[in-house]
Amino acid sequence: MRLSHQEPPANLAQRLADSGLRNTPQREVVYNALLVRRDHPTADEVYTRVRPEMPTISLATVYNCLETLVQCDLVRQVNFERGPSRYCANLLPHAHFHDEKTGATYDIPLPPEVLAHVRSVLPAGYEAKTVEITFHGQAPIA
Amino acid sequence: MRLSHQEPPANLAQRLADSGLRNTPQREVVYNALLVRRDHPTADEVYTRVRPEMPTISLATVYNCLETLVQCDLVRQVNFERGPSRYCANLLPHAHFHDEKTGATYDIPLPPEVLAHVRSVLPAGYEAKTVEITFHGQAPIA
DNA sequence: TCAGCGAATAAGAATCATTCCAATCAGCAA
DNA sequence: TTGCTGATTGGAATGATTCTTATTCGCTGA
Ligand SMILES: [Mn+2]
Ligand SMILES: [Mn+2]
Ligand SMILES: [Zn+2]
Ligand SMILES: [Zn+2]
Repeated sequence: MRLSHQEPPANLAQRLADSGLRNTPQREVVYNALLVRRDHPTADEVYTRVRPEMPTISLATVYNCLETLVQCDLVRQVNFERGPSRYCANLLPHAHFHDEKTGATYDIPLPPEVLAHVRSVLPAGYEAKTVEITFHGQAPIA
Repeated sequence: MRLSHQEPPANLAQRLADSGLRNTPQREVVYNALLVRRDHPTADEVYTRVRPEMPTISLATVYNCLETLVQCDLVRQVNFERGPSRYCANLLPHAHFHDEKTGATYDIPLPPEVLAHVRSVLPAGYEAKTVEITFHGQAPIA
């Protein structure tokens, strides 16, 4: 697998250990599913993708693993519309582009200065830990 | 009531007519609930607020009315986390600040040039109809 | 004014994503 | 080995929303 994303090599086992959590085959297989196909799948889609490799895993466990990965800051939970949560393993600062025709979601890299400009709209006293930016519209046909 | 928001006077009856929809007491009372208290209530909260004035309205109708108002572009449906949708009658360009401690959501005005800067991150071919920006963190105590 | 018609509402059932629960299970330590 | 604790399972429960169906309403044309 060639990583087209330039990211720090976030090691699952390490991050789990740091959080005082155990590494398990289920957590590995769920995390890997998010790494190999970065199309922001739902929990149920992850479940479907992971079952061929681990047929005994339960949907509840997929939910548990995803929650754990989010807690460890290895995965972002994405909610920009009604409907199931989606999960994203891209740790670089990025916005989401939601294609209203196809339903697909794309990552749009966010330069630091844009992020800074956005944060500058906050009045004094507002302390933002995170900023989420989502576009809705039509993505290129290609 | 003094409108602290400087907005075009979006007339409900007019907008409904424009969309070929009928004005009804239910739609008026639901829309009014969003105008008088702009704290991004859920459908259920709107239901609770509206019942004293119209005890026979049903929750299903509240959902229907909210959907209609969203369709008419009089109301924004806001989803930035799991959980019930919230509704916002502020038509001016603004971001949302979600206070993680209190759960409250505040409107943050968005200057056009910031919006333009954000849109500039889109690669060629991406046509964004709307941009949503949400901050998560801690709002001032006051 | 009134009948007819489609739109809108009301009440409750159904759906769907998620969470909860209770019973195993697994890895490590005594 | 045995215990302990965290993790996994399968199924039940929950909560928000949507759907269905009957009823009511509002407008238009006679
Ligand atoms: Mn969409
Ligand atoms: Mn929150
Ligand atoms: Zn992403
Ligand atoms: Zn708002």
